[in-house]
Amino acid sequence: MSKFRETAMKSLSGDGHDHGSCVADALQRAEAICAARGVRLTKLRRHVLELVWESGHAPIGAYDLLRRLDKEHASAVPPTVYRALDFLIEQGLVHRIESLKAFVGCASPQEDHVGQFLICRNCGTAAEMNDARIDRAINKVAAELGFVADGRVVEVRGLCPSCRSSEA
Amino acid sequence: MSKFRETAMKSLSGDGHDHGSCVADALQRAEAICAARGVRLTKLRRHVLELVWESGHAPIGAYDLLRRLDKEHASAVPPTVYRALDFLIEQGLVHRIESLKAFVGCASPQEDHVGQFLICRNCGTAAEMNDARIDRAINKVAAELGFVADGRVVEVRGLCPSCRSSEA
DNA sequence: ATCAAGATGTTATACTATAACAATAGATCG
DNA sequence: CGATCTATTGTTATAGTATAACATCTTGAT
Repeated sequence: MSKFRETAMKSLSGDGHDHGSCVADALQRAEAICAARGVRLTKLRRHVLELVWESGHAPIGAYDLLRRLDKEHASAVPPTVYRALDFLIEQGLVHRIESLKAFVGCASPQEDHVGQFLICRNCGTAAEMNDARIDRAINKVAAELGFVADGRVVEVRGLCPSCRSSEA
Repeated sequence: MSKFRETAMKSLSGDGHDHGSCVADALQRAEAICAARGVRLTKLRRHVLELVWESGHAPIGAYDLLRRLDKEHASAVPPTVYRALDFLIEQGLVHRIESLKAFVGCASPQEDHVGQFLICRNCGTAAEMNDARIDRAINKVAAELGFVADGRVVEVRGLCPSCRSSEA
């Protein structure tokens, strides 16, 4: 498996990883993190997180989540899903991909990280880089301009290894 | 003036630059670029570009542009401004700031660049970095993962020098 | 059991963006 | 010059994203 897929998956439906356990792992990690922090991963929030992960490793829109959610949750409306997403983002369990208006599960919610993504324009998979070199380069340039950075959006669009080979 | 402001302005209302001529310069450059390319910077497109620049160096939303536009353009509706913005973005004269859903004039429309921004969360000013070191760092990490990058969104939120000193 | 805080339900609406087709204006060629 | 073709703009309608505001319910603490 390519490093890209590994990075996207960190454990690993598409090209062969056991996405079921991938989802299960993410949920278990989330449980642990929320328990440790004394915040409540309620049934609803857990369900939304599960749906985010079940999208594969491709970001999913809030209204897509909503359509899937209300199959088992009749009262679901936009604020239902947005509130859950707000919580999940605040806890670092989910990231919003600005350039896609969509949400994706965080690959490493315990680590300090800033959300740097490689997004394949063919298959939609988003891999989280969180590479310190990129962060350092950004901080350096910002510092040269006297700017104090406290939030970053790094989203790179392109072709992932497997889509590249199947296209060529 | 700080390097940040200089970078934001490149010629140079807020802390002293002649924003009028800043706008005028941008429009003149745009005229020249469009003429050279054989594309039409129509009255409408030019007006939208002017409004973008008149926002200072802070990104402005499409509907804000619309409200300003229809003071002198009675028939303006959303598609009017979105189409003009599409053209301007395509020509590299305007960038969309994904994290703000807003648009800003490009500081250096002739140069090859990719749109890296420092955005002050206090005053809203966006400075375009376009620093090759950041780009190289991103390409390097992407390459290590076998990913071919063809589009980048780099938006850094924080405090610009002058807002930092007036806050502290 | 009561109470306070947090979480969810509910309704309505704001904001962002585009589809689809009609009308008009500019360029090009005979 | 006028026909014609294409790009641009006009117009109407609607899709898609996100939040405000207030009501109700659940949970956990005392």
